[in-house]
Amino acid sequence: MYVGYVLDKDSPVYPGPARPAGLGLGPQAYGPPPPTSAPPQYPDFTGYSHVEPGPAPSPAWSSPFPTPKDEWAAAYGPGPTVPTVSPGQLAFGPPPDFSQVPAPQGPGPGLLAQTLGGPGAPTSPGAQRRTPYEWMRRSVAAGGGGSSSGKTRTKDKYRVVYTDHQRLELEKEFHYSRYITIRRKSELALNLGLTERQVKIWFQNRRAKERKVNKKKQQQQEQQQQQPPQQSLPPTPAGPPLGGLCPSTSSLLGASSPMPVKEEYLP
DNA sequence: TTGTGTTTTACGACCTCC
DNA sequence: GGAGGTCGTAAAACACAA
Repeated sequence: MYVGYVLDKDSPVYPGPARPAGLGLGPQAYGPPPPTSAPPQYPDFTGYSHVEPGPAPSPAWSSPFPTPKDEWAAAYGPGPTVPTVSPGQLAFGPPPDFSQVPAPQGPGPGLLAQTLGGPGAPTSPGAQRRTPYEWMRRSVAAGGGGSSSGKTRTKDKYRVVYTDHQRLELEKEFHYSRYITIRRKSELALNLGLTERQVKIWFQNRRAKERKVNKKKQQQQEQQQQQPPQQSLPPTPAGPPLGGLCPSTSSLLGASSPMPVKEEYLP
């Protein structure tokens, strides 16, 4: 779980809903930004800067993940002050931290190998393995391993290893919405040098991973509840178990039908 | 160095919805 | 019928202990 360390490691995957459930906005509502300076659609979601550039530190979402955000800042250097981008401008281009390297020609090697090797790289010699952002360094090595695009099972390379930038952006998008819209899928694929199919499969695998993690946690909690009380533990409140599924996640996973994805904002 | 376990891509089968 | 969902699985990539 390389990227997933950012979100999953020893903590609820999503300690809080990315958006309030009562917002009444499905993921499909996350469409292209309005062509003019319209008010932000999600004033509560200020950390995801690719929609609404603003003073919020970037990269990464802000509110539900204070620690990862801080560590990202340490890993990537101080959060880039988001440049003033016109709302209509596609804001998913490489953030300033990545602007020094050439745009990915596909999931090829070396994107983050250069970026992470830069001034903001976690180059601490005493860096422990299995840090929450181990994948950042690990993929650097993987990037040098000659991953290339367009390989399938029938070809000489079974699979490619996505670059850190690709995974970072995919994670950010996933955090915003578990289900990507067609439009956002196209944008992501274009900006990350992936195919739309790759983006779609990545989201499928990412959801599967989340379900797996949540199921594991749920089983652990059930086991703990079946254990005889060691001491006078406080009674577990009804509702979502502590440290378990966040409301948004549990509702997502428990519901038999996933969120419908509709392209309400397609031109 | 090597064996083992985990995570990450990628695919196929099957299902549902439009 | 096509697109996209879940589920299961294969295999590469990787971490880590012995």
